[in-house]
Amino acid sequence: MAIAMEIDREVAMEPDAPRQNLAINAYRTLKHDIIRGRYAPKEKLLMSRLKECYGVSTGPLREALSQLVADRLVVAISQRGYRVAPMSLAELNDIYDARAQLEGLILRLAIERGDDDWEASVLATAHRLAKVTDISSPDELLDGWDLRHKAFHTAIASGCNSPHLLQMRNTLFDQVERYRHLWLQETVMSPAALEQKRQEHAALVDVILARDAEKAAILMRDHLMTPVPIITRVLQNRGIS
Amino acid sequence: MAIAMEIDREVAMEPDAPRQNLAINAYRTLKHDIIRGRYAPKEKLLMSRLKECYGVSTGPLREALSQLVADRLVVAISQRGYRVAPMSLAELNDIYDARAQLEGLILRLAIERGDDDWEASVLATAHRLAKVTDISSPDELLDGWDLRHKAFHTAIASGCNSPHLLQMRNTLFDQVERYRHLWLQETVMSPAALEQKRQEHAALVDVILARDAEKAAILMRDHLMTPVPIITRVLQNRGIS
DNA sequence: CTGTGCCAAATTGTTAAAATTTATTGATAA
DNA sequence: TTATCAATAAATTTTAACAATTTGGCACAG
Repeated sequence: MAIAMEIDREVAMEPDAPRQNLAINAYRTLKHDIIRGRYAPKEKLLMSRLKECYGVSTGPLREALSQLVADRLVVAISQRGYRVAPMSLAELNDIYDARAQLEGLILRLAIERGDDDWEASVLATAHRLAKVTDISSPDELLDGWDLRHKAFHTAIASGCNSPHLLQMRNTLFDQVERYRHLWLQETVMSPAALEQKRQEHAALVDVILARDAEKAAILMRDHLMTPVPIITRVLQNRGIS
Repeated sequence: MAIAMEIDREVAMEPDAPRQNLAINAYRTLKHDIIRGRYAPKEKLLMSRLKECYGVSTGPLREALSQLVADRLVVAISQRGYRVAPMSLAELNDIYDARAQLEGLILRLAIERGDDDWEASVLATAHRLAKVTDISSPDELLDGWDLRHKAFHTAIASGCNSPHLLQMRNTLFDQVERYRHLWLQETVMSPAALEQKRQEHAALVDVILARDAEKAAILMRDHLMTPVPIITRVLQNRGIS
C-alpha cells in the first residue's frame, strides 16, 4: 500500500520535492546546470571538482552522473571519466523532428481519447498562460512564462491517457531542453513575440476543442518547430556544426 | 576523434562487448535477470545479497540499480532500498498500446523515408528469420528465433532515420520485454505457430516494399498485439491484476 | 487486540587507500 | 627541430571499513 503510493509518485512526476537522498539532489542540480549551459558541451566533468562543487562524495556523485548518461546529457568514456554531451546541428534537427512526430502522435490520441476534465485542464492552463502579458526580466521569463507554457503543453498531452507515452515525452523533453534554452536566452521575448505565441496557443485550443486532429497536428508541428532556425543560428555563431 | 567514436558506439548499440567497468556489467546482468523473471515482480533487492551474487561492492551496484530505476525495471523507495518493479494488467495494456502506437509512427516514417539499403536489409533479415523452420528446445527459441525476430523488426524501424525515435523504441522495448518473455515461455512455439508468424512477417514485408503505409500500420499493430491475451492469462494465473 | 519501546538489520554516505589507466613532461636520439 | 619513449603525475574506478539514520519486527504491558 505504502509501496504502491511511493511508486506512483515516482512514475507520475519528475520535479519532486527537494528532500531525498544526495544522489537525486546532485542529479537534479547537475542536470539543471547542464541544461542552463553552465557547462559547455564537450566540457570535462572532473570528479574532484564536482565533489567539492556539489558537496557530495564519490558514491552519490557517480550515481547522479550515470543517470545523466541515461538521459544522454552526459557521456561516459570508459576509464576517462565523464563529459557533457556534445551538441550539433544534426542532433538539433533530429531531436526536434522526433519531438514533433511524438507530440503529433500524442496530440491525435488526446483528441481521440480526452474527456471533459481534459478539455477543462487545457482551457485552464491556456488561460493561466495567456495572463502573462509582459515580461520584465529574463528570469521572469523562465520562472513565469515558461513554467505555465510547459503546464499548458503537458495538459494537452495528458489527454492521451498513456503513462508510458507521457514518460517518453518527458525523456525527450529533457534532451530538447538544452537546445530550447538557447532559444529562450536569444529571444528576449518582446511583447510582440509574446502576442504571437499567445495567438498560436489560442488557435491550438480552438482546433483541439473542436477535435480537429488534422489541423491540430499541423498547428502543433509549426508551433514546435519555430525555434529551430533561431537555435541553428546560435549554434553556428558558436562554431558548432 | 577518439572521443567521438566512443560516443557513437555508446549511442548506437545496446548489447555491447562485455568488457567495461563493473557498474555496466552489473547493470547488464541484473537487467537480464529481471527480464527473464529470475526475480519476482515486487521482490526486495537486498544490497548484501546482490553484492555477493554479482561480485561487486556498493558503489558500482548502486550505479547499476539507479540505471535500472531509470529503465523502470526497478523502483527505489527512499531509505528502504530497491525492489523489482511491479507488474500489472494495467501496465501490460498501456505498454503494449504505447508500443503499437510508437511502432506505427516509426513504420510510417520508415515507409516514407527508407531508401534502397533499408529495403535490402528488411528483405535480408526477413529471409534469415524465415529460415528458422523448427525449434527443438526453448533455449533455441530465445537464442535463435527471437534474436532474428528482433533483428527483423529493428531493420524495419531503422528506416525512419531518426536516432532519437529509435532510442525511444529501445527504451520502451526494454520495458515490454519483461512481459513479452512471459509470452515466449508460454508459447512453446509449435511448428504451426511458427508458420503463422512466418506468414505475418511475409505479409508485412509485402506491404512495406509496396510502400503501403496504411495497410502496413494495421498489419503491424495486429502482429504486435497478438501476445497480449496470452500474457493476460498468464498474469491472471499468477494472481496479478 | 492494540500500542510502546527496544533491538537487530538495512540503507545511505564518508573517508582512505589500492589498483589501473590515461595524460604529461622532459630527456634522448634521429 | 622533431620524434620517440620512459618516467612521473594525475585521474578514474573500485574496495573496504566505518558512522549515522532509518526501518522492521517482536516481546510485553495495557
